[in-house]
Amino acid sequence: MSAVPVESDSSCGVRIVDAERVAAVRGALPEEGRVADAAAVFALLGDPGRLKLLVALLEGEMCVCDLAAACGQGESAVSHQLRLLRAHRVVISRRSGRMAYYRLADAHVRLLLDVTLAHLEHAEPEPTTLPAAPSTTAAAPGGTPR
Amino acid sequence: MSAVPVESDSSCGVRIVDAERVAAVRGALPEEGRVADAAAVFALLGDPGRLKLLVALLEGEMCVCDLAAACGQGESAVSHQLRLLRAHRVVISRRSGRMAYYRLADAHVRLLLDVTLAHLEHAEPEPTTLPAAPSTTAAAPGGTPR
DNA sequence: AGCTCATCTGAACAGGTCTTCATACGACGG
DNA sequence: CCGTCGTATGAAGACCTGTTCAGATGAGCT
Repeated sequence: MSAVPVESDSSCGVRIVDAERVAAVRGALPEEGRVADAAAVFALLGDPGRLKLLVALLEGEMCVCDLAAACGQGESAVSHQLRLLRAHRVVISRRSGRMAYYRLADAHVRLLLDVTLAHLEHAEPEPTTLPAAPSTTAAAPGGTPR
Repeated sequence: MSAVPVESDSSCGVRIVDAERVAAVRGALPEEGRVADAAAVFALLGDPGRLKLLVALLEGEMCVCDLAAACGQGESAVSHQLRLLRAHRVVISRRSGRMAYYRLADAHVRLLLDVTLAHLEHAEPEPTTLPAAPSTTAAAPGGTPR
């Protein structure tokens, strides 16, 4: 669970080649909870619908129906997603009468969005294809990172 | 681009409050494909197992079995995940004999990981809990709970 | 008060994702 | 050449996620 004393478990069913490396990485990895936390945020950004909502909110706060119209989604679906996002403190809501205005609440997420949008600018469409063999591009660009 | 002539579709079943805003956001949103692309990358980072693998790879290339040992996952599972990551050009593999060494291939992802790790440093555990979990921590640890 | 509007909520279904088991491939060692 | 090792792959299963439909809540208007 926590401080596993880096047993070079050659007895366990796990094969290890570079024990030092494994130990080092184990020490460098954040705790389980932190990783799960970060993964949860990434997972929230991992849905196209939610991602569009958040990008829309980059420009400022909006109400649910406008958000739905701008992103081409059903209002109920948007409400559900906003609920999720709010639960994770990614957005916050302000109520004005019967309207609810949402805005980004997390600077970290805003940074992630900015970085990603900037990346999308000068990057050709990625090959979102799966098991395509990278035959032609097999040769690595070179450079030993270590 | 996809010049949807911003019909203030009052005829459609969608209600709009601030038509200008909606139009502006529509224009500012990246194309569908781009959003889907970015979401796909975020989704890849959204799994705790994969996220750990990628964080481990931040330190340099590793083989499958070491990766599995360091991250506490089955080797088969790791192989599957690496396959996914490779398909999206997030990692690349180098073969040396019967070993396969993986390394980060995408500078964008590396940046996202760095930003997130830095954020984890000086940030108290987020309330990764959903709406229903007031539990003992009913009184929020401080800040703006609601 | 009664009605409409904007949003929220719950349940159910469809679809996808992740893990595991079993097996296949290619590479090394004897 | 044959056995073993590291990895890759396929299929099956459990699990989770996202959308939709229906109804509920609360605020404003006549």
